[in-house]
Amino acid sequence: MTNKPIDKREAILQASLEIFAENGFHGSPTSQISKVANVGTGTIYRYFENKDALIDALHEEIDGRLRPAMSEGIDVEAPVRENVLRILKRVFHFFLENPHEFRFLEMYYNSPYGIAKVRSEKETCERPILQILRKGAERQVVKDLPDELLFGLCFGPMLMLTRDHFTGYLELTEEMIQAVIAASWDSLKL
Amino acid sequence: MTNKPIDKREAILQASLEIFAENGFHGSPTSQISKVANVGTGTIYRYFENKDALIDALHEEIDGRLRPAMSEGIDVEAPVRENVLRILKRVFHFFLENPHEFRFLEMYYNSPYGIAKVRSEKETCERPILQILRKGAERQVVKDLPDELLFGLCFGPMLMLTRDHFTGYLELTEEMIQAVIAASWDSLKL
DNA sequence: ATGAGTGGACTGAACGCTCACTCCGCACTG
DNA sequence: CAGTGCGGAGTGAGCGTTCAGTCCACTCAT
Repeated sequence: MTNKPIDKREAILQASLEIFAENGFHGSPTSQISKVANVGTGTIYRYFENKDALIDALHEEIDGRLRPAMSEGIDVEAPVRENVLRILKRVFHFFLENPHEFRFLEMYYNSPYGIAKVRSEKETCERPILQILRKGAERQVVKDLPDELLFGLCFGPMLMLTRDHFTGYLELTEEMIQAVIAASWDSLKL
Repeated sequence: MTNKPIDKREAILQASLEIFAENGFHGSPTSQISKVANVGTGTIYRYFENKDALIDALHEEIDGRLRPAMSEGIDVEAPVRENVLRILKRVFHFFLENPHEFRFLEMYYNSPYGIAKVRSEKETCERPILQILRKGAERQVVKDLPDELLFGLCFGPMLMLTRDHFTGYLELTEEMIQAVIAASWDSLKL
């Protein structure tokens, strides 16, 4: 409840994100969500079929904000290395500036909801980062490995360190972020 | 319930691991655990103060098996690179051969239980991998970065890809594992 | 301009259900 | 037959979900 939400649906999504990120799906009763959103408990069910649908809608909404944040600023003509570094930096900062979104996505993809989602979709393949990496492999700048491996090498360290950052295990500085990005590129390049 | 457990405590731990890994902490009622363990519901509370204590004990038990599996076979005199590759390979295989343990640990460290644990302990610092990496940094073989970053670079891709493997997003082969380990080393080395 | 009438968005107490946990009688051992 | 370890029906707290009732913006007859 940081600023006045325009409509109730928005208020519910905003409150949910906050509470889910801090207490997990099962630690966030609808009663609490409705209280934070300043609506009646029943109102949640006017906008979402049930709690699961609310969670899915929230995922959809966050994903819709993350995707453009990633791809924005890519230059198709620029060298592969430059594009990879740029995307990594963008995603890193998106998550560091949006802790709730990060925690939510982590929880989502670790729960039955997200696992089912990933299994059914597989549409992750069209993510721009993979097109860039594939181009790098063709040009013999990047290791010629399966898409999924390149993806893991690229984002694995970032995701792990971002999590550690939010759990308080370490405190990331701009310098450290740069070092991680550079090192991740070292693991990708031929 | 694969083989006859010696005592009830063991049976409960074994059943818990199986059910937690497959259904998550909240999807695993004590009634189901007791059924799989072939004990009464009340018996669980003879061995563990409550469900949280059971989860913590299970974590303790798994951690106790993972640690030696990691450090076993390290040669203090061997080159840094060789030791790092060896540890990575060991951990990779430990998780691939113990899916339940992997899923459990992932869930544990993503839940309030594990986060509190990590925050309070910090004893991860004495893990052998870090001593090896530190030695590598001194000898100018490995990048001179904070321990936590080296740790993230080393294990981030492995953890992410292992998860993807178990969720069915990809199927890891021995060849792919080797490639990931080699690439991870590239990100660590100077 | 006014006020009675109306529809539907909203509310939150109540419902039914699930779950962690308890407790007392039972069975087995020595 | 005493004592110890165990079982599982029972308990109550807390959850997601519902629905009867409230409220208010708007219409329209007067």
